[in-house]
Amino acid sequence: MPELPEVETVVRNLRNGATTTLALPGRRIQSAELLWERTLAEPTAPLFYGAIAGQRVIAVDRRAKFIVIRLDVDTLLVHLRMSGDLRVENQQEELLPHDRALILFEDGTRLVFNDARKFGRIWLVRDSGTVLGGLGPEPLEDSFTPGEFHRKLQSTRRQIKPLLLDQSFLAGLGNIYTDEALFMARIHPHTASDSLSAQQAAQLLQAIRAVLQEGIRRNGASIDWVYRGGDFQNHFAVYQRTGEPCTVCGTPIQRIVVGQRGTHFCPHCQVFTDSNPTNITN
DNA sequence: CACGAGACCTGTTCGC
DNA sequence: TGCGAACAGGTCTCGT
Repeated sequence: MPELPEVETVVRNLRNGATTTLALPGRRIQSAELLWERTLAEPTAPLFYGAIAGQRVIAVDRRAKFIVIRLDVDTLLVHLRMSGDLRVENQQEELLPHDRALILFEDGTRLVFNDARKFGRIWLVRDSGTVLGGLGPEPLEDSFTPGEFHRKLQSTRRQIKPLLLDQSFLAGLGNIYTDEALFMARIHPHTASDSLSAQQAAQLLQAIRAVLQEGIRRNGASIDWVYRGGDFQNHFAVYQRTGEPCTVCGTPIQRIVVGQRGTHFCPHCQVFTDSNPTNITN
C-alpha cells in the first residue's frame, strides 16, 4: 500500500500532529506491548520491551518506505507494507480492530500500529544501517542525477517495471506510482532498462518525481479502507483505470501482469520497442 | 543473473 | 442471497 507519498504523509502527520494523530516528538516511552508478536522483526520481544522503556522520541523521518523514529539511544523503524498505519492518541481511547502493537508514553498517550494484513514490521536497532543499508537512492534527492539514473539503467537488462519496484535499485516506488510514472514518460512496462536513451532516462526520472510530488501534495492515495485522508486516487491516469479512456489519446487503458503485479498502461501512448537506435552508439 | 512461483495475511469485490 | 475466486498499495525465499 503505502508507497513513498503515503509514508511521507504519515511521517509528516506524526512529526507535526494532524486531525488523525497527535505529534510524536518529545514523548517519553514507559513501556511497549505486542498484540501480534510477529509484528516485531528485531530484536526478540523481551529485549525489545527492556530496551525501549525510558527512551524519548527525538525525531520522525522517512527513508524509502520506512518510517524512522529516532529515540535517545536506538532507532525504531516501521514498515507499513500493504495495510499498516500509525496513530498517536490518548490511552483511554478504545483499541481498534487490527491494532498490532502499542508504545505507551509517560504522558498518558500511546503510539498504535494498526495492520489488517499483518505484513507490516517494526525493528528496534542501535544502527539503522543494518536494516536500511541495502536501499537504493531516494528519487526526490537532488543529488540523484539523470546521468546517474541512466548509468544505473544501463547496468542491467531487466524489464523497467519490476526494476523500478526493486527497492535496492531505487527506493520508494510501489505499484501505483510506477504505473503512473511510466505512463507520464510514455515508456512501456516491458521495456528493457538498457534500451532507454539518456533522454528517456531523464524524462522517466522527471516523471517519477512529478508523480511522487503530486502524491505528496495530495496527501497520498487512499484506495480500499486505508489512508482515507489522501486524494491522489481521484487523479490516477492509468492505475485501476482498466478499460477507461486514456487521458491523452482516448485509447482504453489496458491491464496486464508484469512481474506478478497488475500493470496498467496505454497501448497507444506507451509503445513497446526492444531496440533503441541511441543504444547502438555505445 | 533474471524471472516466476509461493508464502505471508485479511478484507473487499466480482461473477455465477 | 450465498459462495468461491480473484484481487489488493509489499517484500522475502526458493527453484530454475
